[in-house]
Amino acid sequence: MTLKLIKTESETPSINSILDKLNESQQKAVTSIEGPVLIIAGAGSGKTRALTHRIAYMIDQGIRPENILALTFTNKAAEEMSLRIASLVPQNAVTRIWSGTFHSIFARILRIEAESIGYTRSFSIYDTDDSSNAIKDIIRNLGISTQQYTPQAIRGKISSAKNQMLTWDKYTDVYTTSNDRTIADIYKEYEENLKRSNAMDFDDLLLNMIRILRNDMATLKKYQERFKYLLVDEYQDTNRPQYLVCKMLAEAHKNICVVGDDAQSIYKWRGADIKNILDFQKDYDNPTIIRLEQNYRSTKNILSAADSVIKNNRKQISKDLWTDNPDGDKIRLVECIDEIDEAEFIIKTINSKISNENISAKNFAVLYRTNAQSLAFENSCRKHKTPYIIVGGMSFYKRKEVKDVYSYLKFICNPKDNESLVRIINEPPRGIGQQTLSSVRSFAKNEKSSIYEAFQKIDSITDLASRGKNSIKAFTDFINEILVIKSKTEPREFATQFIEKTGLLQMYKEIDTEDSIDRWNNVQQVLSDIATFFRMEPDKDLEDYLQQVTLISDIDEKDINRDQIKLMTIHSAKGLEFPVVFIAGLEKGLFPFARTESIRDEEEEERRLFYVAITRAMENLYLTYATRRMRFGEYNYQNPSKFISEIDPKLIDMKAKPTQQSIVQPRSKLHGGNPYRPKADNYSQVFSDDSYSQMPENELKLKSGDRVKHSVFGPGKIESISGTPHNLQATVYFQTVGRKKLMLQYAKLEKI
DNA sequence: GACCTCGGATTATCT
DNA sequence: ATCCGAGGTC
Repeated sequence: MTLKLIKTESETPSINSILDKLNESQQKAVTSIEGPVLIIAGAGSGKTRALTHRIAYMIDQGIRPENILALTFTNKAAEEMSLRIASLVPQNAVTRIWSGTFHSIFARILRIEAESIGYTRSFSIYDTDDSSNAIKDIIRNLGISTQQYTPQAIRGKISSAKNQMLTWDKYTDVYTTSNDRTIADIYKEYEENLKRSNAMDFDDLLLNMIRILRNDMATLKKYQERFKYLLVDEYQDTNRPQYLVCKMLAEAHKNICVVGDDAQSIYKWRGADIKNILDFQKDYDNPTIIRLEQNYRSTKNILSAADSVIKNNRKQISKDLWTDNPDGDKIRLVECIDEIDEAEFIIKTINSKISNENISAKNFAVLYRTNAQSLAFENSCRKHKTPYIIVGGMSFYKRKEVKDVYSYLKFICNPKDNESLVRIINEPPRGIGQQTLSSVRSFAKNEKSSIYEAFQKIDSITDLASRGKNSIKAFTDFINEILVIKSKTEPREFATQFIEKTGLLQMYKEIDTEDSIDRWNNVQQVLSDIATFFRMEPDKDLEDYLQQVTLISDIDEKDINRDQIKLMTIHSAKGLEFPVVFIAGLEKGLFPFARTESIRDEEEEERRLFYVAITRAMENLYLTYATRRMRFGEYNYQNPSKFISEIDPKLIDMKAKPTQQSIVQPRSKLHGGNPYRPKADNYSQVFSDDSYSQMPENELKLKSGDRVKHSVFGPGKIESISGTPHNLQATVYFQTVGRKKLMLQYAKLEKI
């Protein structure tokens, strides 16, 4: 090893200069190629840099690119990685490296190996919606009311069972109520349903990968030999199936390098097990352990703030993250009236920095806890003509017409795909409605076949009106015609022709409302997206394209480097950095997210999430919260997040917003018992629909958490306050009568 | 079967 | 506020 290193350094100046730019630990991370390696990498410690340089170094050492498998967790991380590898390694090598998310790499392998587990290589991947729809149908067929069991909730339970590798027949061993027995039944049906549809859901991509590797030794050996060198990013976020695949693949050569930071583990809810990183030393003999503790990203103030927050977690590996960077500005904490005011403040602040301080838009990121929060920012950006991009939001793909186009394509690739078929069969209307479809469905279920297979035997379905039969025959004729075209047309050309023939575009054109013009445009956009894909990847087929679309959620991904501000959830922001970061919505109930407060482990995960958010910032960090926020069409009044108070007060600068004259709240008031009383400011007068300043003062003297007394119900505790400013309601928990929702105007609650 | 209206439930986070 | 399903009418 050492000899090799010296030789390389003298011969290839490029590697030499690359190593020169790295600190000692990073160099060690780059050059420790053989055997198990554990890299504990603090936030901003140049982890991606070390990983990518490591790959460049490996290739320089003569390791063949196709023997390298680099796995990441999210698409964002995968993309960042590929981009940076590309700048270090010759192009012909880059494309030979296997690098991507667990799901996309596994899907790629599964296409090759599909037949050995009873799938065809054209299997569909069901996204969350497809799964929920399939489950909804199952629930209906089992005659269970959808009230008690929402499809989405069940999908979640089944998914987490799968993440724990709990099969349907073992489900009731762990979960034992009668509800759970019903869930197990649905789970079973769901699995059969997927099988019949030649489809896998997201979790199956991981589980089936395990099946393939366990299936026979030859296959396992094949992939062990192909992937002689494994790199796993964000190892703290791997769940059980992901962990097992890594273990199996690394078994032969033990060349596995994992990188992680326990403080940034934020996917426990998806089955991630922090033990995987903590137990690495048990799993692999005598690993090289490297700690990256110098932070290159953030100012001292930002790093200290992050540190003061994460200190409140009990469970963690102790780490000494330090930086040579300057102190920098204090952290700005800003109170806003509502989500509109918050968005206006943030976007206006960004705009003024863009024009006055000459910082370009791409340097700004607005981070939030939930996707729903993006709307207000989007509106403000549009209003002020600020270029923006919502990263990772599914908005485009969730549109009906877009999903329909993909369903058409998915169906034609995999005619067994029931969910796609159901979506498109009557879109545009073909006279095949619920009635017709449900008799075919039950026929198909009896035959243990897919719906489309049942279409082939349409004449044997007795309880079907001839009108329905004729419509179905017309549809199968249409599909057969399309299948012929597919076999002799290039994918790109085929997609365009096919969608043209479906009549979707025609339908939108004929309707000719503003809405349908949008839809028409969106379909066109999908078609041009397809064209772009095949221009870039001429050797791939439609299945490859659809797989990519299903596993990547953002069509604007390619625009990520444009000069525009970034709006995203904190989960999406993981692994990224920005000069100026805004963390919005720091309110109780929102962040930390409701429900999690009472559960210590979950609260710790929320805190790690806040830690991740803070450490995205390089130079400036803004924290904002709103005193009321629209939810379910009603305002909710909340106190600031407890996380704010965990930041060392010395690091915080709480000022009024630029146009506000009078609010400078001392920190002590933030979490004290004083009722908070906001004042009107220019933002609210201009942008809020109802003027907050006119709110009768006395109604806000109460807030959630207060103990109150009611003339009839006696003492109680306010759980939440909601409603419109002129019609406020409090949800109060009384010892005598339990939970009551009262109108403050009339209830005459007395504070005690 | 298509279209309408009404009522209820719904909101984490990613693949 | 908005999306979805149920139930009614044409």
